[in-house]
Amino acid sequence: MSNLDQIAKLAGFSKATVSRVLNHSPHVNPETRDRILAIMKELDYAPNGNAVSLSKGRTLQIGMCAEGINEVMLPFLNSFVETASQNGYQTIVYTSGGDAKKELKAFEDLRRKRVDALVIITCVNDHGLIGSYCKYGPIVSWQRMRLPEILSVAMNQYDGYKLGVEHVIGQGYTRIANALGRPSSMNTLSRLEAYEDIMNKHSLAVPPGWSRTGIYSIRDGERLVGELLQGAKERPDAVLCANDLVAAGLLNEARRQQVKVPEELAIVGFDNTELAHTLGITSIDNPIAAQAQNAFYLLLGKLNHEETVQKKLQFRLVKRATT
Amino acid sequence: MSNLDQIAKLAGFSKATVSRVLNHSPHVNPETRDRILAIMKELDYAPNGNAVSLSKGRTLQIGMCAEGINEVMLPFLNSFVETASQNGYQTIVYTSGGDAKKELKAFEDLRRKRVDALVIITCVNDHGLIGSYCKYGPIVSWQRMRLPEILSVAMNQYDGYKLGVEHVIGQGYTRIANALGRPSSMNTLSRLEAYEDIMNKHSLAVPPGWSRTGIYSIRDGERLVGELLQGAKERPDAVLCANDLVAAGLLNEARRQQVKVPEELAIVGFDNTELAHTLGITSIDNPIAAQAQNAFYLLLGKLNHEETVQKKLQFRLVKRATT
DNA sequence: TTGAAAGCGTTACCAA
DNA sequence: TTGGTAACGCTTTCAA
Repeated sequence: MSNLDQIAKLAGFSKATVSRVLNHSPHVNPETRDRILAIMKELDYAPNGNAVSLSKGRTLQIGMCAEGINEVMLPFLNSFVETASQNGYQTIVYTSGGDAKKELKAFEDLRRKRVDALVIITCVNDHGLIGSYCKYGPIVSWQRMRLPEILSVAMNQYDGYKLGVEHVIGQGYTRIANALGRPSSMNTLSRLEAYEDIMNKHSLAVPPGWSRTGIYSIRDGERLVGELLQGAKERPDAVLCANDLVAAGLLNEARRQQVKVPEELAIVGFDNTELAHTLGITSIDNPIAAQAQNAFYLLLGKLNHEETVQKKLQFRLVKRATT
Repeated sequence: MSNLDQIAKLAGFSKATVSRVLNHSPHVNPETRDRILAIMKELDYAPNGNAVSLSKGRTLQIGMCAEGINEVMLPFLNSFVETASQNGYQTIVYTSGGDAKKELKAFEDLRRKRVDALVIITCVNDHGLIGSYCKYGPIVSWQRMRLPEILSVAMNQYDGYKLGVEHVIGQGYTRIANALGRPSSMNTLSRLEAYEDIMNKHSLAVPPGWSRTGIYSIRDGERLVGELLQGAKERPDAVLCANDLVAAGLLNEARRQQVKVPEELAIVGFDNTELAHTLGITSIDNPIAAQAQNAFYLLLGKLNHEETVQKKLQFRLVKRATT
């Protein structure tokens, strides 16, 4: 492997000049440039990325922290990676599997300057601890955080959930249950708040057993059918789901058990993923890819000490066959 | 931010000794170590990752190259990231959106020593060009390549597809069509070969119009229904799909058009993803997560100049409601 | 337009 | 067990 020194010697110029060529400095004689470029090509030269990063003090790498990547996050990941790449940044994926210690690797890598910034999709560590890493570099989050230092690009779920609750009520359903995600996450709290507000507004009952939390996956959705529809008497006639995966599981298992959807049970998903489209599930459209872009540009702005204008985004309900 | 020099000065030792503490060298006096560790803690010291990488000549980063991440690749990505992380490696995701120039970024980063190795999920560049990057570091591929230098951890699709064809024939279907992926990929060729071999063995007809290629997504699958079932007379009674997404689209649209599955049309997916399970699609189980592990350990072996033992893997057909 | 030299923050070899 | 010092490969002043 050749390096700057060799190129410089062979070309008969100094390392400084070679470096200028590399960085497209205008203060280089065109002939000099050509000569140096020719020698670079001849020696199959490529600048060492680590040396550049060390010298410049920036890696052009951004870490992405998540428990694990699932279908719901996929548009976020793809959109973020794509946007970052367009701006010269690479994305490093850190998954923790829910292990707090492993998750800290991402934050430690920010501290060690392996990455210039961090985007959190989900995180399991204490928010206070996470916040203490803000001094090492910009951090933004998709998951909403309880920290003023860490901005979230997620939208206030209150508005989205409200759309869902009002929709099923408008369709004539009255016994509305919730399949929610992480028990004490802000998303869950906002959704619950929206639910209770709208239900109260319509003077509808809010039985405590009808708001389940900790429900994330297709399997969870499947299991839910048994749990929710147990009591033959007072059972819900509509379920709002944490995401489309849950809705898909619920729909599938309900059909298996001969529960008619949407006649006996309405199902509303969240995020409006491809899955919802395929299965014909009514879902609340969550502009995830756009949120990922917002996340990247927020980070880029902080890295470059510029103001960032966030794209304004909106929820939208897409009615399909399950309501 | 503090650095080695400051720690050394404050502790009253040399940089060399501080470095030894950092790297858990046994040749350090316990008292010295404690003193140095205490000062590190006090100054909130963390070694600079770039400096370490530059000095060691290794980044402990592996690049992952793909057009874009979809549901089918998800288990591969998650498993690879997880396995890499367990071994101290980070994963950088490079997506190209099918743009050959952008895809080269991943390979250029191998050349620039930003990553120590590369795993290809899919790649669109000419295989010859890709092969020329092998001299810069280990490369393995999921997608099978036409290059002896780049090993593939994918399994020979012949065996898997054969399972599918034999299964539908065993179920009594005789007019069997294919929805295949990338036209000239080795996967597609192997599958076609298996298809033709088994069909011939059973003396079944192989109409040319029944082997479509370039079919990848849910939408593609949906579109396929119209195309395949057009001719009211000689239409297929079974379709083997490129993956579960296609199968899902096909199933969904078939039902919409009142085509009875599996009575009038059998559908077989590929990969046996969660989606196949949810929708009850018969699918060929492809141990993707295990292939990702094989990929990582293959790379690790090459990086450490050790022999690697690959896990032996097998396809398996999972019968569900679509056949 | 060019060059010399001092960083950037480690590691690793050779002595002591 | 410790220290001195030369790598690692590039960028960035400051002068010329």
